[in-house]
Amino acid sequence: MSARASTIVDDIYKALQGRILSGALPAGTRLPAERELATEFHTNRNTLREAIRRLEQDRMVSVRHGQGVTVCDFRRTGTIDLLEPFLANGGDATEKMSALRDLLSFRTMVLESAIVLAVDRATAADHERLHRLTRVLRGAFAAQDRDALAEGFHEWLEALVDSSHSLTARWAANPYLDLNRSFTGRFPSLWITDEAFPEYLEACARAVSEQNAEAGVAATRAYYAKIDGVILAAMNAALPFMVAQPSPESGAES
Amino acid sequence: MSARASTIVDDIYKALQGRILSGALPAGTRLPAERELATEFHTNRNTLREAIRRLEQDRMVSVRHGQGVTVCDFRRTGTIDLLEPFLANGGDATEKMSALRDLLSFRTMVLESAIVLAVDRATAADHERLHRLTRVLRGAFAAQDRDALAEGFHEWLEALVDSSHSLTARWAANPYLDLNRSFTGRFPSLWITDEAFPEYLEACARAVSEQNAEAGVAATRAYYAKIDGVILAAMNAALPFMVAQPSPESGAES
DNA sequence: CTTGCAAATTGGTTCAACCACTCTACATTG
DNA sequence: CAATGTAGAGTGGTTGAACCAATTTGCAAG
Repeated sequence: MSARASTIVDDIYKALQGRILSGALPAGTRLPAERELATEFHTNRNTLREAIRRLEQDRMVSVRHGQGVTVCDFRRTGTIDLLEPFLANGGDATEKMSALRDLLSFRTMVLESAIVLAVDRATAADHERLHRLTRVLRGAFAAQDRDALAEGFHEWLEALVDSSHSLTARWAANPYLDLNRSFTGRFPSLWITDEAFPEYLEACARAVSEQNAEAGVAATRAYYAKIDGVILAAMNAALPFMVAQPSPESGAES
Repeated sequence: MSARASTIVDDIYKALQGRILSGALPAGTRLPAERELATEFHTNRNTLREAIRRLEQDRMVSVRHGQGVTVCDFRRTGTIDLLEPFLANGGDATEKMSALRDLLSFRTMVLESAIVLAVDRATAADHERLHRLTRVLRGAFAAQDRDALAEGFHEWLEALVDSSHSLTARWAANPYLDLNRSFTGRFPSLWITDEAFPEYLEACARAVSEQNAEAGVAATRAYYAKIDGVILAAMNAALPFMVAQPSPESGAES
């Protein structure tokens, strides 16, 4: 279903992204000319350009006709999408943990907003879907089935966001849902560490059905206040292993 | 300073984006082959590919080797960055206004979060910067200088987000700051419609200095609760004029 | 009807050349 | 000598053609 073959563009993109996020290419640095970089990465200009344009769309570099490619200050210009690669490539562990801590609180806030909207707008079909997924997750939790929990929780979050019937909520939540999916893929055990998990899902689904926004927000806030400490501790231990392996074409041999 | 020359890639990107956002190319539609599209847009494959890859990075299309380019369901896969082009190209006015209404509440929430963090982490230099910008904006408000208000308010928001000393807050806020900048550029008069504006800035800067998170959040919530109605009314009137002019290479003549 | 292979279709990559924008250095001019 | 204009070098922007590789399609063999 997934398992996209990694392309040359992808490799170059990640290599350059890593150099920038790690600080090897600080803000303001001017990259070598496209022709030079293409040679360095053993490829041609068109392929290299695609990687550069991707960095440009991420606002990690700024490209100007006749003037070259300049590294941007990603700490100022980035978006949430940079968080995962930053955790993998960033330099200072303290900075990474701090970013992660704040991320968890933003994630909670976005979910709370989705709940508030869902309480008002969810349909009977949404209620049914949320409760069905909650039951499925209860079963997976009882069976300690990590894969089913990871996949099921993602579907549950999707259902919650869908219930808000809000384009904005969906679009605001997507970066956080992606991060959730990425993390559950790497550390599936995190989602069964706390016995409060099924209770939280139940309370949340019930709050939406009963149109009780305060209960849903309170349950969400309470659950994540409890679980985020566990997540941070696990991440603190896992961060050293999140380092992406360097691309084979790191251009060091010529 | 800005006024980037529009490139061919940019034109094609916007043309295809418009077709997708307007519903002319619904989700699941398969785009013509790259060679065909290049002909249609009177360009070559490499240039056209750059536009396609940009759409792919926006998750508006999905590209698979040997299989072609498929239009994604942007309502499900998009991010906040799509909101501005969606408002310009989207089909249903009701849906656009609804997205805009929710956007305003998410924007308020992100600002509240930034304030809460800033209250804990702002330095003396941050306090000074916020108060200085507040004074400048007071002057611009008194003079009814729309350009100075627009630019100054953006700087003020930047200062607030910087005061949070949080990578995550900065990255979470950036899409909303961009939207703010875009809208103030189009409708500068919106920011001087309410006399409460200078008071709000003052209250917010003071709350940060005095480490009174509740006061900052309350002021923000109150101000935007008051002003968002005005903004929505103005946008409702302006939406018909936000339609982007169609690209000259819309490929209708062959 | 099922299976397997070959052709057609499509995106992925490469190459070589030329166009257009920006900066720099130097010559010109006052 | 200072200001100015201009030519060149260096950079990204665009082009067209060719070939590689993944996928689908459809025909042929069993």
